[in-house]
Amino acid sequence: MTTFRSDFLRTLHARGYIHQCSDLERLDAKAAEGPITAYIGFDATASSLHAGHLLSIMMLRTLQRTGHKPIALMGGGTTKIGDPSGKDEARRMLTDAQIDANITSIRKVFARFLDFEGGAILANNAEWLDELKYIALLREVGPHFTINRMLTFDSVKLRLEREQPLTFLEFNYMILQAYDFVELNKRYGCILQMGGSDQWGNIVNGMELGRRLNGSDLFALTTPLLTTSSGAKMGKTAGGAVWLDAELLSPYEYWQYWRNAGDADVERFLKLFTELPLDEIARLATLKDQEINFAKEVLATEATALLHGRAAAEDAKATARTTFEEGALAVNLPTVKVETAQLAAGLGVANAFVLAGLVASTSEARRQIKGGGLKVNDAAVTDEKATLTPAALTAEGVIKLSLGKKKHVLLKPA
RNA sequence: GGAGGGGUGCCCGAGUGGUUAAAGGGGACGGACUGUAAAUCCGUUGGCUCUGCCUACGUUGGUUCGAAUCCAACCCCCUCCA
Repeated sequence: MTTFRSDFLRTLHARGYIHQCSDLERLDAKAAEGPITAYIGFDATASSLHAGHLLSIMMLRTLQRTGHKPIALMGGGTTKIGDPSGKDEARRMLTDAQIDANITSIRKVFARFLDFEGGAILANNAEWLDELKYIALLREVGPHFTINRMLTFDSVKLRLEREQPLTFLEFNYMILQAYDFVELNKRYGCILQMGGSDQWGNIVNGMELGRRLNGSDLFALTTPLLTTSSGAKMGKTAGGAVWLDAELLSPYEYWQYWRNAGDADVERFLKLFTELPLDEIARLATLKDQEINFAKEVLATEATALLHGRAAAEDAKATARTTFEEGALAVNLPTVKVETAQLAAGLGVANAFVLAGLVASTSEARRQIKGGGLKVNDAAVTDEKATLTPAALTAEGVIKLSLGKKKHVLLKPA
């Protein structure tokens, strides 16, 4: 089936978001008839979402833009359990306070992508999960799950096959996630749960629980598990995760992440992570060799604009241009402050790079110096004992530290 | 509760008394080549006040000139039996 009546599914399909759906045809019919409500659940295990979540977020955004109602469900309750999917070990337990803090922080990201004034909903499953009575839950939900079946789900099966322990705590995760779907259906008339393909089993459980409990007609829709063409999971990079929070990853660094996409990923990423019209993407996709760099720039700028705003995206682009194309010093590069006194006294190069956050330790700095990986004001550091003094300040009043060709930080006396 | 197997660096995994900060692989980072790509090749991959010192092979103690390697107790995991 390739022709859709609803804008929603037509868009998702055309841009490559759809992996599996429980019933595309009927879902399409529903979405064509009128607004539907759909949700995606997000863990609250870290203080920010990262690029790996972006696909889901974009899907909710598309949902709203095509006239429907998105619910971003924060897993305030389920995070206390820990999803065993795809992991060999149980997550460490987070305290309630940590989870709450994470949720508060994550909420800000959603505000960038969804219009809460315009009907989008931010829910937290702690609202209902925290209140559950054990016996009551067992009696209501328990009869609808057979252990036989639960053991066949990948999240469980893989653990057992690999002879890794699966605790009873984690074993309950799928039940609670299923319960969420039913609860959201009851509260908001939500009929569709979306998520990554690894969530398929969990989502289907929710559908079935809804049908058995209330005869609800629910749907499941998953996105492909996104990896880069080189096989790495999305959202990981040198320094760690590609955070969607400017405090953790500056707009410039975020821009760089997209700018460094592999050739083979550009078209796919443009479709998934920007809102450029498909014909324009098709045009960009014909660019080859050096010219494809232009497409990467567009990708980076558009993706950054969605998250951090157009102005920040343009700034990032300008900074990248002066840095990489002109080889000049761009004042907007990430900046770290040094105490004037410290600089006046002479700051060891190794320590300076640690301070700038470019290397993790002075030992690593020393190693990088041996390998020719560190530069001060674009000149390779050759003496690991060298010190930086105010004499190293450029006309702009900063010292430019570089690790490799791509990572630059300005040291600024303050 | 009984019998056996196992816990090693970011991950996997070798090592069963000394030259072991610990083979090999993966990943990651850096260099060369390029297009801020991919592939390939090379190097690096515990920390520090770095020709030396400190910390490290589940935990704690012991044997020894010397232990990841031997002994004891404890903790955790797996398999079989009860």
